Amino acid sequence: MAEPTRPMRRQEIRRENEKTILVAAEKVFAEAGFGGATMQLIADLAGLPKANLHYYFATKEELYRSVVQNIFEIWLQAANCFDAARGPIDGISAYIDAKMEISRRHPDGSKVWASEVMHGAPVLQDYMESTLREWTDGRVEIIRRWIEEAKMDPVDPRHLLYMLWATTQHYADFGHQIETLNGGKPLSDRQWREAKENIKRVILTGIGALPA
Amino acid sequence: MAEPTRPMRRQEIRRENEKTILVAAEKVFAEAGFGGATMQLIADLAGLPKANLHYYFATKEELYRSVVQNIFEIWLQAANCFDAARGPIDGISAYIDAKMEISRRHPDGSKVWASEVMHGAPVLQDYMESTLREWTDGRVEIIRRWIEEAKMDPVDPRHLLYMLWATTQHYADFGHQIETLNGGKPLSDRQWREAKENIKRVILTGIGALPA
DNA sequence: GTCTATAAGACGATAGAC
DNA sequence: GTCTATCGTCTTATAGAC
Repeated sequence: MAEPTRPMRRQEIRRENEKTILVAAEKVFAEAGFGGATMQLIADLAGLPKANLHYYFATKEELYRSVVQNIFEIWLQAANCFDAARGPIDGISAYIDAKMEISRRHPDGSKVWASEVMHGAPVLQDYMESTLREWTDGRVEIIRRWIEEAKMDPVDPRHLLYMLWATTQHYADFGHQIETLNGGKPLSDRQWREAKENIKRVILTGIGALPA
Repeated sequence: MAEPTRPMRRQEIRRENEKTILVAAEKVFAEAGFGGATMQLIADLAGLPKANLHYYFATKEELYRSVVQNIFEIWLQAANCFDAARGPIDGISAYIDAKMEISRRHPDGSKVWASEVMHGAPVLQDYMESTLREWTDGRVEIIRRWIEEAKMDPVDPRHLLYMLWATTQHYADFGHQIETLNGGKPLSDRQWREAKENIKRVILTGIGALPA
């Protein structure tokens, strides 16, 4: 046991550097897209020589893949809000809150995800056909049950889910447009709260879960 | 008047070739993003030598700018549906129909627009700060009047507009995801109709314009 | 107005010293 | 594990014959 800390140090160095690179990569991919992003830009933002990126991630595509998979994990976590709920008011409120929090705290990740889907999901196609489809089918079943139990109006569950995804994701993907229309300033705490409340109120009222 | 048609021919050739190039460019920019698109890909799709593209559009950026401006024109046209309306049911229904028709018939344009905004609107920033802002402010006023006249509930007009943009645009930008969740098949006529009806019903009910 | 050939530069990736 | 120097390729853009 002469050098008990050495192997752990190495692991930690790797873990930390990978994290630094992934954070920088997410930002650059979000701002420039996959094609517009360069390893040099990512390296500069991470404060590392370009060759080090290739030491940790063999290719640009492998780095991009890691960024996208990270985001998918976060997305799935938020998706769980739906499960514990007893009805649409609980479930949909919690889901909107969670997704809006992602749009606010993780706008770069949201943009990379949007870009990936817009370009035909070259990396995520497998996940979309397995994990995402299963999750969606499960949530469609839950919504159907809510409708049967007369907890909400008979709204098509899939189009309702698309509406939830669209409205919440919009605040990240089109954040620049919203900021411009807000006089060039980011939304304040109060405005984010209002956004959430408006979405929840319109949708929950619209599906007949809240009294009009 | 020896050759009266010659100058007109030239104009027509130019107009037609520019159109061909713009159509191809929109598709390639939508599929690959600005950075991922190459003049070679666009030339191949247009069926022209690469050098011809540079004859009609000096640089890749100028070509991209033309594509984006075309889309903005279409977007503005749909926006007019709001004006002739006597109330939220007319106005918002017509606007949703128009925007959904754009998402369906012009998905590539929608994606280029989304990509442009996501990357900070490098080309459209001026338009967003002038034309888009004016349009938005005008529509906010209309919605405010509807609220005063008790034609709908007091919903924040801006967040309502964002909701309309988000839900309709989603069917173009995330069309690949929707298609995947639809068993790999594009939405049918009937499904598009259902999508429109769902959105209209949920939003119009949600803002208190339709009875719950 | 069309097209081939090519210049000039940027990019992803790697070799190899430390 | 870090970093400099560089290779080979791809891309934008242009020159110049037709």
